[in-house]
Amino acid sequence: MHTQALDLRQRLKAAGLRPTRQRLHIATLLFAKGDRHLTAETLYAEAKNTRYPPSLATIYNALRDFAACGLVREIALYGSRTWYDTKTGPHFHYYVEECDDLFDIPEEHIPKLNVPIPQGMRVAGVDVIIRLEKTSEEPLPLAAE
Amino acid sequence: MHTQALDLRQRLKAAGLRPTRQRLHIATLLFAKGDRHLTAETLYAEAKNTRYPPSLATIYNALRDFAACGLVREIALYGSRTWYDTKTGPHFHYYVEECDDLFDIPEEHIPKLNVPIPQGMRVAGVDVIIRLEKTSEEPLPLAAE
DNA sequence: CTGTGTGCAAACTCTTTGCATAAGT
DNA sequence: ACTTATGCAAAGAGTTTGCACACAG
Repeated sequence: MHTQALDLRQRLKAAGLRPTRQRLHIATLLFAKGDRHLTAETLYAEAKNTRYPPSLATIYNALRDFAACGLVREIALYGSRTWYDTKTGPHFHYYVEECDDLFDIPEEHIPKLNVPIPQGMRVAGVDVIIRLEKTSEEPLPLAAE
Repeated sequence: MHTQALDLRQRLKAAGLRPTRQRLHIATLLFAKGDRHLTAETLYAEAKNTRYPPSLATIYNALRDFAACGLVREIALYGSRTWYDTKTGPHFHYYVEECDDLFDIPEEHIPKLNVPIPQGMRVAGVDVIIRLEKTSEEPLPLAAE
């Protein structure tokens, strides 16, 4: 745990955020499982299972601060909840409304967008959401249930 | 006004929505000015200047219903407000956070996205947002102010 | 007439904030 | 010590809903 904890401490410092107990805890939850998409509530639910769960407000604040520093990335999406992505590089998403599921478009299929940029502006980010719908009910793998 | 009013009545009917006084009023505001991007509050502000403004709740409900019927299109965006677009065909957007401004990417520059669609799914919609930032303050056209 | 839509206000969801306390440097 | 973050609860924005009344078919 130690090298990772140190690493997170460094990352927070480098981003200009004081590496507090709670922020380290939150960062650990965030980054321990590889790339993920989550909302504040999702993360709070996870944190609740740990020994010293941070408050919900602290999770909201931490995610906002992390996003402002580029440690995570906010995702443009329909609806009222804010989604965050621990993968910050350029990549796009599928979104399945029915299951409120968000997942990456595979790296090799990231389209190259080639649009003109208006005078005096620069691109701060690009979001692509492909909204999906199930065409039919799943062919239930197991009969019953 | 009459042919247009009749047209709207037909469009609502065709969409399966009862063409009530308020919905017709709202549809008129929506579609009278060509393609636009707006939120419920924007539209409510406009409606307030008219003789019989619908209530805010009715505007929210109408926009939600219109979107469900494909008369307008919901836009995926950061933040908590829902934006609607009266242009329903495929096209993408620039978004300038600083001025909360949303505008179309010109038709001829709409990129063709060519990504694989997972088994048993179909594309319900595609949203592309190019988030822009000003690189510098505007070179004020007129000296003073 | 019958059922759906409207208006209002209250409820709800998601997120931020104020203030006293705790913790980082 | 000094400053910034935390926790809680309360406020805030945006949106939806319950209920009585109005209106379209």
